[in-house]
Amino acid sequence: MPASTSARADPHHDAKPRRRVGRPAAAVLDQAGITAAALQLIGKSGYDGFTMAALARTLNVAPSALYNHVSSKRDVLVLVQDHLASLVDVSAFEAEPWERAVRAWAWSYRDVFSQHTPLIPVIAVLPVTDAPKTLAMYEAVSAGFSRAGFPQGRIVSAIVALESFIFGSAYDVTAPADIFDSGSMAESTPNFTAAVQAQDLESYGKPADVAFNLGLEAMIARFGALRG
Amino acid sequence: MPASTSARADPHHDAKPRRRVGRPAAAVLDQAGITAAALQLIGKSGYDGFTMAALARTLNVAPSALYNHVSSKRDVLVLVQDHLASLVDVSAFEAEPWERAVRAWAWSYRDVFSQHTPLIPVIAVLPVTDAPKTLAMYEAVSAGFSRAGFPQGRIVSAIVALESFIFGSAYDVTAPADIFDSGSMAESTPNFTAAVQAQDLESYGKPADVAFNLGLEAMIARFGALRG
DNA sequence: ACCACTAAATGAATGTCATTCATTTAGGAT
DNA sequence: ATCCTAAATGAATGACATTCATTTAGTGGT
Repeated sequence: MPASTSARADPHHDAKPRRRVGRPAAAVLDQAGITAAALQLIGKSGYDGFTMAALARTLNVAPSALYNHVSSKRDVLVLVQDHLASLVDVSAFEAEPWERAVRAWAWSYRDVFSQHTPLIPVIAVLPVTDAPKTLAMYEAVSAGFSRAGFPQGRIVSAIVALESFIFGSAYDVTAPADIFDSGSMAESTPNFTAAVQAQDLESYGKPADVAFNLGLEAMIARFGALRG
Repeated sequence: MPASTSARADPHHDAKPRRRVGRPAAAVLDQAGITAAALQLIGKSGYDGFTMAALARTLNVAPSALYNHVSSKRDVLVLVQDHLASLVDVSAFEAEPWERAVRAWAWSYRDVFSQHTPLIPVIAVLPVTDAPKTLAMYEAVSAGFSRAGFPQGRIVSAIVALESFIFGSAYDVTAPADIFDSGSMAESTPNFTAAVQAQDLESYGKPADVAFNLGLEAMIARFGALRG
């Protein structure tokens, strides 16, 4: 058998980075493609499996090629986070009364980011300038608050308070079910242990949802009273 | 000059790991010491400078020695987080009415962890069994809720809601002041831009504090109404 | 006293990453 | 034609966390 001239040495998986050195005729990468691939990779492998090398592999590219389009891994995370912001449903602010709109937005926001909690530390300190779709979300929400007669000077504070609650609650969704099981220390924490048991008996739905509902309705009720 | 027999070769800094191989007469490390050193290191160098090697250096020990007492870096973070929980002020639950107690606890809790936001992802999914001091905090808080006539089945949900809000708000404290500066995109986001400006004019105190106060008072007011 | 066991150190790998750099190539502008 | 810049490759680099073999010191049992 003659050594094959065109076959790859390792026919294990297809789509290996078979591209010769130098600038290709048409660009392979751009930020949109990187974002989409990152999102898909995160969906398949989670944030643990999300490495620059793995991302490059799914794009059929050398890792270093990514750095022609983003300046760091954090940059990729910012792109992903901004894309996710566009998945948050703000449509209710144009069609429904304020209370219902806030409720729909908040649940949607929490649901989107509960699948992406590793992004929360990134979002929380990210200037809105770097995240246009996130900024668009804020615009839709503040327009809704404004239209509902919310006092101008408190709109941002109210949104920040809601958002803080949403981010914190997103973590809860991912927490293990038995996180409050006090185990062998139950005797030394009678009040807490009793409260945990009472909750298990009395509440319907997932605990994270019950808590989110409780806090959200509290904020909606009080904030609603601020409207002129 | 004879070659000195006891002087170290490199007199650059003192306290290098000059200890001969093998088990020392008295143990050098324990979890309490590791926790204290970690806390001090984090205070000095932040979470970026917090590496196992750096921690070992401050303890005058080889990095691998740490693994005789903790099983991972995450383990160290759990120890630190649990220590911080003991710094949260729950004393008001024994001396003050419910509303004031919740208020004092929540502000204290936020202030402690706003300096340690990288721990939040760790805490949020940590079983209480692994964090005895955190469990003690929950016990004090739920005892306070119980004593105040809060319905048993909702105590945990209420605490979780408050805690979620607290964690999210802890991030806000660390956010840059101009995080909401929409910059060149201001024209396309008139409502949000106006709201940001109105806030700057009208509100006193740090924005993060104003937002935290707003959300916290909303929860206290509504939750207070649940008491029997 | 002796011996086996376990605990607690050291120091030398290991392997995984993100990131950088030199090099190569393509296409557009002067 | 020539130059410049953009976009690839592939080969370092440098941090890290973590593991392993080895050494030494007490301890409990015989």
